[in-house]
Amino acid sequence: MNVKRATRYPKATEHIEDIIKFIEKLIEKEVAYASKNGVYFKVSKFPEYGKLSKKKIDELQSGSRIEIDETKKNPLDFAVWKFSDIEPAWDSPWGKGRPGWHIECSVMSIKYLGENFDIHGGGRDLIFPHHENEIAQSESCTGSSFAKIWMHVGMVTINGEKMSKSIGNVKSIKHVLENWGSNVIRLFCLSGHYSKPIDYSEELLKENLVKWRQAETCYYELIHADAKSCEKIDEIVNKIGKKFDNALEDDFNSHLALSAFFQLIKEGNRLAAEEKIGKKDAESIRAEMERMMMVLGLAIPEITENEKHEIDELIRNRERLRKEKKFDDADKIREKINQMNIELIDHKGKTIWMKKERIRADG
RNA sequence: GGUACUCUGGCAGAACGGUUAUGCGUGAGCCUGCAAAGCUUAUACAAGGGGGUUCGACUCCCUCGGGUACCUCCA
Repeated sequence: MNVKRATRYPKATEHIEDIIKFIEKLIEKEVAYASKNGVYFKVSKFPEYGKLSKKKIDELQSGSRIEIDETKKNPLDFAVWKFSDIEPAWDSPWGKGRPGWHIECSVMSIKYLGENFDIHGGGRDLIFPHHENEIAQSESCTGSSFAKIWMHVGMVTINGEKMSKSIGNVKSIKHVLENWGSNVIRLFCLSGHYSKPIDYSEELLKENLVKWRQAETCYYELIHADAKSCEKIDEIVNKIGKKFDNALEDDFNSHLALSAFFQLIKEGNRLAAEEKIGKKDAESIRAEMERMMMVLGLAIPEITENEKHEIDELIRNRERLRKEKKFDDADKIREKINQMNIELIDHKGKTIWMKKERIRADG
């Protein structure tokens, strides 16, 4: 998917000791207590509880419908350590068991990012209780504020419903990736704001494939550009680039950024169609285009020198045949080239080619 | 039931209180040996309903309604 690796991939199971230390600290501060079933965090000791999800403590209590665990002092209290003999389980000063669901996130993020860090991400559905509880236990433990900014992403839905295993409407990434490729998926995901839900549909994927083809076309048009006349392109490129940056800086307005990206592509294709683009201009557009693609995680498929030579050779043959009006033979060559996933673009005086990403669903 | 988010033209999706978003789609044209791709151009009553505030509201307030998500130990 062209996703960059993170610096670290910590695992909860490798941090049991840290977790235990963290809990000890909580108990020391008397914000957590051990009971029959586990160690619990005392929500009443954290007055700001509910600040993230904008819930009120008293409303929560009245809304609780699930059976109450009598061993807790307050129904809202949540586990930081849960007793269990079933493996996997670890020994702790309070008894054998395993960490509560929220604790390892607090422990590991504080360990690697510090007591206060900038951005905490996660799905919208985790705001409550998970993130709320993370805040409570972390801030209680460190005494300082946890994440500065919370970025919550919207769910992927299908037919307006959340994709979930229980409904059985899941499309695996592998499946979609094999059918559509990473670029199309990325365009699709970026077409909406990250915080809003996005509805999966083949039609939308298809729409984004069309757009991706435009980008590919533009890219190769620029590579092959060699017209003489020039327009003042730098100014336009800069303007679009700025629009792109501004959009992203404004809370990742990716759709707006994409519209700038496609504006650039349109510009490139337009000039190419009018054969008004010189090498130098093409370079400056291409540089900006590549910059944007890097930011967006898009990538034009690579092409080898060998492939290039082969294609050039085939095109030369085809040109000859076309001049001789042997169109049937020329079309055969075109067909052959197409099978290599190369598409020919006939211009007035010349034929150029572009490599297309292979998209299985594009049948 | 509670809370949050959301409701924009056929579809997707932006925007400062006052200007055409943009893209896809669709129609027409250009280019081409034919295609494909690309380009040009045209196309939308747009604002969930109803009230208000305002000289003016998609943008602010109220209200009603629809949708989605979450509502305590599975990570």
